[in-house]
Amino acid sequence: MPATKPEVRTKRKDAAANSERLTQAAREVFARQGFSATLEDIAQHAGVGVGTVYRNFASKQQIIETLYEAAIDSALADVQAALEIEDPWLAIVAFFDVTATNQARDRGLSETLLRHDGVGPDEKLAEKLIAVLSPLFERGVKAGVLREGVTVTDIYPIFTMLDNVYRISDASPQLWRRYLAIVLDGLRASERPALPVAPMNIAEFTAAFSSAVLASEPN
Amino acid sequence: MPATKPEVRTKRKDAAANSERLTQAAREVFARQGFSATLEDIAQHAGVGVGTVYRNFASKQQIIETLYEAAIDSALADVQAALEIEDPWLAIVAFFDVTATNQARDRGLSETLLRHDGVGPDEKLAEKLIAVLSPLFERGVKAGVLREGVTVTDIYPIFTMLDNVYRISDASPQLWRRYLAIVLDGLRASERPALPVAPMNIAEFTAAFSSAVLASEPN
DNA sequence: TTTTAAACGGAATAGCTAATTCCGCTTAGT
DNA sequence: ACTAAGCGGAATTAGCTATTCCGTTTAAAA
Repeated sequence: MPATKPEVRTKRKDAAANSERLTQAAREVFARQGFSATLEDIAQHAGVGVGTVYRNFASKQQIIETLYEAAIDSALADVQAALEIEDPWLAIVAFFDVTATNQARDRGLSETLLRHDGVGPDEKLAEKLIAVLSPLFERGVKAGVLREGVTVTDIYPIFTMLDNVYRISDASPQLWRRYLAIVLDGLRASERPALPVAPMNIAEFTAAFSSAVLASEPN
Repeated sequence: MPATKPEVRTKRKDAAANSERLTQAAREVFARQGFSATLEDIAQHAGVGVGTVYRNFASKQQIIETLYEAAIDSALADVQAALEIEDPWLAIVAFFDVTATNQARDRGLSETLLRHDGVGPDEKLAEKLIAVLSPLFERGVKAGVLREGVTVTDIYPIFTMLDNVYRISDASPQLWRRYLAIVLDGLRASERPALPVAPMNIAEFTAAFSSAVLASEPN
């Protein structure tokens, strides 16, 4: 029995398909429910049993790491794009807009970046963000479009605030834009445009306040 | 043995003292840690065993209800006071300020009013708030101090946003004031005062972003 | 077709956290 | 001293979900 020709049995194609499905299912489920989602949820969404999850990933943690390392890179690329905008104010708006959009779309992403429970991203990323974004903010202040005193570090509290709004946007998926607009206006040095998106109506307010679970579309 | 003179053995005074302590401990612990705090935590804070907690309260849920029914009433009273301010803008500022202050001081209170998990306050309260606060907002818009389009229902998303900031205010307990100021400016129709409170410095940002657990004083 | 190991489903297990119960020991009050 | 109210805190429940296991199914090689 020569050890030379390894005779690698080709991977069964149903298995390959399941693997695909699972990755996609994980993406979708984490995006919608965040990391509190169960592996059972993911398996179900993929139409397989939990056992199959473990034939493709070592653990829940590993799925998350794999998925969100890529997601963070992708998000950073979007930020880079915004930074290339010339107009100081528009660049800032674009930065907040694209970042908030990504986080609103993917709850796993915002948990990855904003969790308050001691499992956040490492300091490398924090430093990188500071380095990349400082110029944006400093330029904004210098150009007189950003209010005096606003700094890069304001982004953490601001995105933290927005994070909570994505979650109550069941009724109106874009509701967060209204509050982002309000915050941006509070950061800006001058004029005042109209608010985008309508506020909640009384029924929506009551439902949200009373924590009624509103029906919500996949997106 | 006549059933007339009930001969009520007076409550042991150490027991009475413990009862006091427990209530106070529960107040403090829930205020600082929210409802995820353990009965063990509370017992410890009061310097007694868990058993004693159950000799004073039927369940954790009951402690919460008892405590926060009163807390809500108290908070509403503060709101009423703000509503009596004549200046339309100052009244609005006072409303947000006093409410945020209360919620920042007591995490249990903000959880009671803002939880996203289907256990929120009942609709009665929502309706009451709408009724009481609508005039405040309508007057603000009419007086030209509140931006066109702002309505009562905006309070829910706004306090929801602020809620997340209280939690990252370990470094600087008043940090949330900075973001409340930004939001208020975004709501206002005109001028722009300086921002209160300094933003995070780089170290604080990095620590917060990386979820490092910062040491924090009781208040 | 038959054969066989890769894959599978999903029940069972393992771990963890925290509420609630229990009971032998203490101690205030008589 | 006596005694029942009180107490501490270990033990018990319970809920929840990650992870493991194993008998069964099935793609694909023979």
